[in-house]
Amino acid sequence: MKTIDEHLDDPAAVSRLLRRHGITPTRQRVVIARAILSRPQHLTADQVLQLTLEAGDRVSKATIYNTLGLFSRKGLIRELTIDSQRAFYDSSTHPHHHFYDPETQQLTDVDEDALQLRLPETLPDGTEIDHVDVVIHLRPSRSSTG
Amino acid sequence: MKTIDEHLDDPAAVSRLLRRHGITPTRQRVVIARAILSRPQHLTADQVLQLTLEAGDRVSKATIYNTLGLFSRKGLIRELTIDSQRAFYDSSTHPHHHFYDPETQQLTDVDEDALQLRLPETLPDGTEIDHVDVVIHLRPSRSSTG
DNA sequence: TTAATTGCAAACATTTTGCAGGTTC
DNA sequence: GAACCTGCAAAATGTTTGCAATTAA
Repeated sequence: MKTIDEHLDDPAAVSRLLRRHGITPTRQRVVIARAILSRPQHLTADQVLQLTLEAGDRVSKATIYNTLGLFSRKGLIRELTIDSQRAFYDSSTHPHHHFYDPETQQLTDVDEDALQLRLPETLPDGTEIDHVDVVIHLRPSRSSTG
Repeated sequence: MKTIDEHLDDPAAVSRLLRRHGITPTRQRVVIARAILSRPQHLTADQVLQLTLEAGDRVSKATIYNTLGLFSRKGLIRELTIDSQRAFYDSSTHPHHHFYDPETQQLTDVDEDALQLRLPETLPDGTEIDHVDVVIHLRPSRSSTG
């Protein structure tokens, strides 16, 4: 659905991308989409706000939050729950898992082939699987400096 | 380390349990420990507060939060990050994974044998695995009523 | 009796909401 | 021009902190 090779420098292309996801393009939404989708990354709402400011485009905090929620619902990005305190937004929407280093608060993708998961066949009644999150929480290794 | 068969009705036994985990027993801590450890369950801080109130023991909200944090650090309970908005505390500390139903906000344990996980051999430099959380997010099944 | 713990209220951080004004199609 | 979107400020969580009073050893 999402075309990665789209020229994100071109606002018209970003508008088309949004439209293809059922999102009405507005100046703010294009700014936010360009900030997030420019490369594979994991960002908090506040980091997205900073990126838009650095790009010279003012977007209010409320619009950042509302837009990130909209993009997630529409499948343009993925909301990750790793830290109780803040949400992360992932510009990669294909199924994949994460390392989390609480020291640096950095998220890293786990290589697709490196992790194998066999899911339960039996689920609670009346439910099906929406998605699965695997988070490998890291700590400094005993032998490492620190 | 944690003895499950301990008589949690007996405050003296709970005090011993706390001490064994390096926690100085106080009235409030015993009240909170009894509320959580009485059975396998997943509770939010607010639910723990309700339980202590129902038991007729007043504990302040600040003490609930501080004590849940202390118990987690000492390995008496486990803090789970499932929902960005609130933390869950699990009375079972052995490694196991969870189903999460966002409709009901209910957590359920995944049967140990039902899920198989092969972890990556290569980790980011200078780190080792602290723990792994697998959360299977559910949704109502298409065929179900609702 | 000394150090640790508690309760309260205030502070904090993140996210949501109400509404007036502005934008899109 | 009708419906939708934005910005601001205020509200709504959930959680932490400062400090005086209380409790544990």
